[in-house]
Amino acid sequence: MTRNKLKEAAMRLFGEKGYEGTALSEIAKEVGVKTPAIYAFFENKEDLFMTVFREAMGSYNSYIQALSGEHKELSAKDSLYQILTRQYAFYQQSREASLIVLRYVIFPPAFLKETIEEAFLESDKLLTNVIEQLIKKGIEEGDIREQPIPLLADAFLNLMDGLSMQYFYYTSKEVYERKLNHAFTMYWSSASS
Amino acid sequence: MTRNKLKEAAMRLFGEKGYEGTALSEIAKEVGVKTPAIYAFFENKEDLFMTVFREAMGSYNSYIQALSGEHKELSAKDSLYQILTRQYAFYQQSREASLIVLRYVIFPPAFLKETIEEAFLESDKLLTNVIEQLIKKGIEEGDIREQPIPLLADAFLNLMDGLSMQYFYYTSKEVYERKLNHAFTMYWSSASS
Amino acid sequence: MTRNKLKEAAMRLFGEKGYEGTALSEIAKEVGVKTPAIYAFFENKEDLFMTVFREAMGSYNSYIQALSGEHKELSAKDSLYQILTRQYAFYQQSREASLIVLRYVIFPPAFLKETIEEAFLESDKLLTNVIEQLIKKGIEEGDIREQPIPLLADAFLNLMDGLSMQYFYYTSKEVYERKLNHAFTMYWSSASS
Amino acid sequence: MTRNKLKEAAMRLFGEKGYEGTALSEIAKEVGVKTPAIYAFFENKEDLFMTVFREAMGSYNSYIQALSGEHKELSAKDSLYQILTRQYAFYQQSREASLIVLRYVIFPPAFLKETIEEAFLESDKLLTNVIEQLIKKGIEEGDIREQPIPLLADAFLNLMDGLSMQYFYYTSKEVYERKLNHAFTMYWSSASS
DNA sequence: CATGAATGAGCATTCATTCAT
DNA sequence: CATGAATGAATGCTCATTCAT
Repeated sequence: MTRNKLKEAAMRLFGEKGYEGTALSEIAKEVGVKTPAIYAFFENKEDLFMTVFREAMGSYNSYIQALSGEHKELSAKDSLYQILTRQYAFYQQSREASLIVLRYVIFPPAFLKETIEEAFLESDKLLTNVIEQLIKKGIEEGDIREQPIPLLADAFLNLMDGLSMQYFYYTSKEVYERKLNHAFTMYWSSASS
Repeated sequence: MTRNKLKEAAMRLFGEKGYEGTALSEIAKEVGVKTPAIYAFFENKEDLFMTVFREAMGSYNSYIQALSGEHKELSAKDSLYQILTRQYAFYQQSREASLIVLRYVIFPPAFLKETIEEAFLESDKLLTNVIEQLIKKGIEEGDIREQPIPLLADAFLNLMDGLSMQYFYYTSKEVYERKLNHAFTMYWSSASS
Repeated sequence: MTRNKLKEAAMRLFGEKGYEGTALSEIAKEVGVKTPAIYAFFENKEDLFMTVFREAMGSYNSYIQALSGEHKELSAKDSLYQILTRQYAFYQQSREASLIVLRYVIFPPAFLKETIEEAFLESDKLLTNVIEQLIKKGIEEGDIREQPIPLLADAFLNLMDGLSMQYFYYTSKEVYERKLNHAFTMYWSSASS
Repeated sequence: MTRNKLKEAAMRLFGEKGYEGTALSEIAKEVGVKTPAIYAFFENKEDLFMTVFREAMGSYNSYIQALSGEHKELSAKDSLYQILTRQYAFYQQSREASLIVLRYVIFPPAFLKETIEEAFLESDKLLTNVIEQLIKKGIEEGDIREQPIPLLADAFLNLMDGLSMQYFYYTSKEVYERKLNHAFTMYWSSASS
C-alpha cells in the first residue's frame, strides 16, 4: 500500500520537478510518512526513480503494443487517426507516466543516460513497426497511395512527436485538438490516393 | 570577460544537467574561478540562470526573426524548406542555447513557469506569423494550393516541433536529415497545388 | 540457538569492527534473521555487547584460572613457559573473545569504561596471583634465583602483554613464535639461578 | 589556524573515541565552528582522519629516528634505558598522537587496514634497526654479553610493546614506572655480561 | 520467535550565500 | 574582481528501537 503510494507520489513529483528537483522528503510527506520509511521499500533515491521510470516506460510500451491489435477491421485512415487519439488519451489518463517518459527520454540524468537510451530505442522500434504494418496494409487495401513506406512512416512518426511536444506546452485542450486535426488532415491528404 | 565565460559555462551546464542538477561550483570551476566570484556579476543562481535563459531565448527569437527577411526572392517551397534547415543550423551552431530553451519551455522550474510561458508564447506567435506570411505568399503566387492558412500553418509548425524533439533524441546526423526530408516531402506534397 | 548464533556473530563483529563500527543489522544478517529479532533476546545493543563482552572476559578469566591448577607437577620453567603457550593457544582458539577483550580493555567506549576497568583489574589480580604463586614455588624449589617476587612477576607480566600486542599485529605464526621464544629465553636466563 | 585546531581536536577525539565513535559535529563544536566549516579544509571525514593519523604516525616516527642519534656517548645500558624513558616521555607529551597510533595499528578500520599496515611495518623496521645497532655497539664495547642479536632485540622490543600496553591501561604513574624498572632490570640482568 | 513497517535521532555531505579582506 | 572562511538549510541515508501482527 505505502509502497504504491510512494511510487505514485514519486511519479508525479519526478515528472513535474525532475529528479534533482524532488526531495525524498517531499515524496514522503505526500504519502504521510517520514522519509526513512522510503528505505523500507526502495534501496535509495535512484532505485525509487528507476522503479518508477521503468513502470512509466512499461505502461507507455504496453499502450503502444495495444495499438497494434486494434486495427484489424478499421480502414487505414481510421487506424492512423486512432493512434493519435490513443496517444492523446494516454497522455491524459497517464499524465504523470507520460511526463516522466518524455522528460527523461529527452533529458536523461547522467547516471541513466544509457539505460534510458536503450529503453527508448526499443520502444521506438516497436512503434515504428506498428506504424509500418498499418501503412503496408493501407497500401495493400488501396487506401494509401503507393509510396515508399519509410517516407510515410517517418512523416507520421514526426507528426506524433510534434504532437507530443505540443501536448506538454499548450495547456489548452481546444488548441491541442485543432493542432492534431490539422496535422493529420495534411498528412492524410498526401498519404491517401 | 569572466562574466561571459560564466554565462557560457552556465548555458552549457544548465542545458545539459538542468537547473537543480547544476551547482554554481561546477560553473565556477569550468571558468577557473571560485564560486563567490559569480556573485560579483550575478545576484544569485536564479539571476544567472535567467540571464542565460533570456539570452538563449533571445538568440532563438532573433533566428526566427531573421527567417522572415530572407525569403523575398525564394519560392514558397524553398522558403519553407529553408526554415527547416535554418532551424537545424541553429540547433547545431547554438546547441547549448537550443537545449536550454527546449528544456525549460517544456519543463520550467516552478519559480519561472510564468515568465517562460510568456516568453514562449511571444516567440510562438512570432514564428507562426512568419510561417503564415510565407504560406500566404505561396498561395498568392500559386505555389501552394488554396487551403485554409491555419491548416497549413499548424501542420508546418507541428512538423517543426517534431523535428525539434527528434533532433535531441536521435544523435545521428543521417537519421535526422532523413527524417527532415521525409517529413517535408510529405508536407509539401499535400501543400502544393 | 538463535541467541547463541547472535552472540557468536556479535563477538566476531564487535571484536573486528568495534562497537560503533558494527550495526545490529550486520549481526542479524550473519545469523540469517532480521534486526528486530535481536530484541527478543537482548534488551538493546548495549546489552548484547555487554553480554558478549562479559562472556569473552569470562572465558579469558577461566583460561587464567585454569592455568593455576595445571602446574603442580611441572618445573617452574615449564610452568611459566606453558603459561605463554596457553595464552597463545587461547588467542588462537578464541580469537574473537581475545580480540574483544584486548580491544575494550585498552579502548573502552565511554559508557562502560568503569565496568571494564573493574573487570580488568580483577582479572589482572587473578593473573598476577597465579604468576606469583608459580614464582614463589620456583624459588622454593631452587629453580629460580632468589629475587624480589614483584620484580619477577612484573617482568613476566610485561612479557605477556608484549606478546599480546604482537599477536595482534604480526599476522605470521613463525614471527610470533620466534618472538615468544626469544622473550622467554631472555626472561628465564635472568630468572633462573 | 582553524585548520590546526581542527586537527588537534580530531586527534584527541579520534584517539579517545575512535573513528566511528567520533562525529564531525563534535570536532567542529570543540573548535567553535559549525560542521560544514570542516569541508573548507578537508575533503571529508576520511581525509581529516588520514591527515591526523599520518601526522601522529609521523611524530612517532621522528621520535624513533631521534633516538638513534642520541646515544653516541652513553653506555649500552643507559642507551637502552633511555629508549624506554623516551618512549614514556613521548606517550606523555603526545598522548593523543600515541593513542591514535596505538589504536589504529592494532585495530585499523577496514578502509585503511593496508595503508596502516605498511606505515607500521616501516616504523617497526626503523625501530628494530635502532635497537640492533645499539645492541651491537653494546656487545662490541663489552657491556652486553655475546648473544645472538635477534634474541636480544626481540626481547627488548617485546618489553617495549608490553610497556606500551601497560601505559594505556594503568592510569597510575607510579605503577607504570615500577613496571618499567622491573622489566628493564630483568632484561638487563640477562643481557649484560 | 520473528517480521514488516515505521520512526526519531543523528550523520556526512552539498550547496547557495555572505562577508571581511 | 576575487577569494578564503564560514554558515544555514537542506539532502540522502543509516541506525537503534518500537510495535502490531
